[in-house]
Amino acid sequence: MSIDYNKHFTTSLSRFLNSEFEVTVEDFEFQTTRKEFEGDITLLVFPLLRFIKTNPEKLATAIGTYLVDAHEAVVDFNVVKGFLNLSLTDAFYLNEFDIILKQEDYGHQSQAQDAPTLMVEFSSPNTNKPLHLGHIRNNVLGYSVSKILEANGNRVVKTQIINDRGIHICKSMVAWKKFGSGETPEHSGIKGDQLVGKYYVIFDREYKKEIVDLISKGVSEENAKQQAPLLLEAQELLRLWEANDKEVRKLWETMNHWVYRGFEDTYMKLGVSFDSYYYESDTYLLGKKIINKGLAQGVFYRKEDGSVWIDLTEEGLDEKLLLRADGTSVYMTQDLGTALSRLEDEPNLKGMVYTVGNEQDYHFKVLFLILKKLGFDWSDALYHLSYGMVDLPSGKMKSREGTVVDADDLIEDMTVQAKTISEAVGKLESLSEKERKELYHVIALGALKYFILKVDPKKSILFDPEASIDFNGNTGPFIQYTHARIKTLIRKAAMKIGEIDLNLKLETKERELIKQLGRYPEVVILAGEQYSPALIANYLYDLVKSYNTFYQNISVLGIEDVMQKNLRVALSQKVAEVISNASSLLGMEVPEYM
RNA sequence: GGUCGCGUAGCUCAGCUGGAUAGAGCAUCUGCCUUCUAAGCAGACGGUCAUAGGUUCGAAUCCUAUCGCGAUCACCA
Repeated sequence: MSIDYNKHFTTSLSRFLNSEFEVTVEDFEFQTTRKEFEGDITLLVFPLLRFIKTNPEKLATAIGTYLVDAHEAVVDFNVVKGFLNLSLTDAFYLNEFDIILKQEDYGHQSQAQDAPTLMVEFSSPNTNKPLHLGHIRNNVLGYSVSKILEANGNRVVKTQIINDRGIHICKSMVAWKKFGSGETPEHSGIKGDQLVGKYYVIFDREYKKEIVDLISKGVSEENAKQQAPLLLEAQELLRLWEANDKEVRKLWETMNHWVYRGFEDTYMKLGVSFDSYYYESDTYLLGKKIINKGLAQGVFYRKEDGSVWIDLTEEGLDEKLLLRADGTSVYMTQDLGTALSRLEDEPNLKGMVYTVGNEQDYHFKVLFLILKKLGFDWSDALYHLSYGMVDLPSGKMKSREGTVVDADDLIEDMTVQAKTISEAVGKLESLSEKERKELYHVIALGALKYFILKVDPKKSILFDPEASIDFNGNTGPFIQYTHARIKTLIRKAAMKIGEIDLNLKLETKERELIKQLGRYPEVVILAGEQYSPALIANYLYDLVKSYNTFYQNISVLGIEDVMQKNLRVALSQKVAEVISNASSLLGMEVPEYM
């Protein structure tokens, strides 16, 4: 439902039903009338039959007759089965539009100091290889959800936990030491994350060679995998790292910093940013405090070997290890600790959103359950923003098999594509070289982000590198294009928008646009409740489609009547504003020219 | 095997938490640039909503079972 029709009709409807049928109803179900039928809104009378035993058509007719008589906004009605279709006056919609026009920002950009704080975690990469398309989905999703939550009146802290420690980075370190001959990003001009990723791949290649070699010498495959000298070396590095070996730490730090520089570069190109960072090397020992607390509360228990567990079998889950017998922590312990330290950092923390792929559904189910059992009252406000994988036509992306779509490459490809198309269309002669370059980037990212965000987060996405991402139809550039077109129109109109004349006659398409515009605030709320940028994207598409129909069929600048023109320019202006606002919630920029 | 998720047009996806004859884009075909930007608009073609039951005035939507695909069930993160 768009405009709040309940607000307008409930009182008189209740009064009517009360006097005629002696029943009280406080909520009526309205929906927009389908376009095959006459009318603007439809009242469903079926739900009323529970209270009033009568024929639905009779009841609908009675209500319709009453409303036409009693309400000046209702001009006509027709009844199809239990559907009461009401036709409303132009004045009603003009008045609604007048209200919409006077709302500066729909009231949801307010960032009060005492607004509830939410942390949204996303990206959270490993530091041994560059970002790929899967990370792009994660980043774009997390960033968009942050914006949507902000639009709903929350203070949002965008954060990530960087997986900077572990055997994976040690593998890159070993390979770099052995085969790198001192190569650095500065010398070779390779981006830091790409460079470290290169050595990770080299490690894998050389490791496999060693295995083959060992097997040819009669070692069993299983043993070969475990005894390959390179792996042993990597494990030794990890041990030294944990023992705080100075030299190992130094190399580790150097290589990680190469990676961070590379990541920052990619984030900047992607247009995402963070407010805080957590590093696993800092947090991996956290969680012991929680363990003690849980043991004291009797939520956890200790086995004979000293390891600590929680029994979740009553909840239909398994027993879960929380602390190894040697006292070291596991993934879950870390996450518990991180959650706690975030609460310390943000005393007003009201909730956390974890943007993590759906292969970790179980992990988060357990994590949230444990926090709840430990008695944290904010644990109900934890949300796992679980999303599906990005698949290729050939199947899953696998970094070891080289079938990943590299984030930097993809952005670059998209930009080239945007340039090619723009040049073919040839409307940008008036722009400078610099402006054009920026525009190609904006279009490329619009295409990419919209492509990802328009689908429901929990569904997996199919990306076909051959077909690439479209620039026509239900796409980001389609939306950007419409925005640019409106902006040009308004520039040409060169007029100040005045008061709306409430006595105008509305074209169907104008009326349609007003209804669409009225829906926006509700869509933002829903998107926030459901953590779903897809709802914004789909709304945007519908709005833009409606506008294009309007634009192609109705002249804005050609109309002579001044008030009529005023209305059409105002409508265009408002649509552009909503497009811009909604796009920003997707992290998508909309250009002035295109 | 247990648990979770998904299955809608040839392909990619919507479907407003149960409403009317299930909608878009891509692809294919037909029209529309001497009038506000054709990355657009108007139209045609395309469906057993995986299958079978159930709930009710009414089911793509809720329940059950079956089939298919995926994830997960680590002292990895």
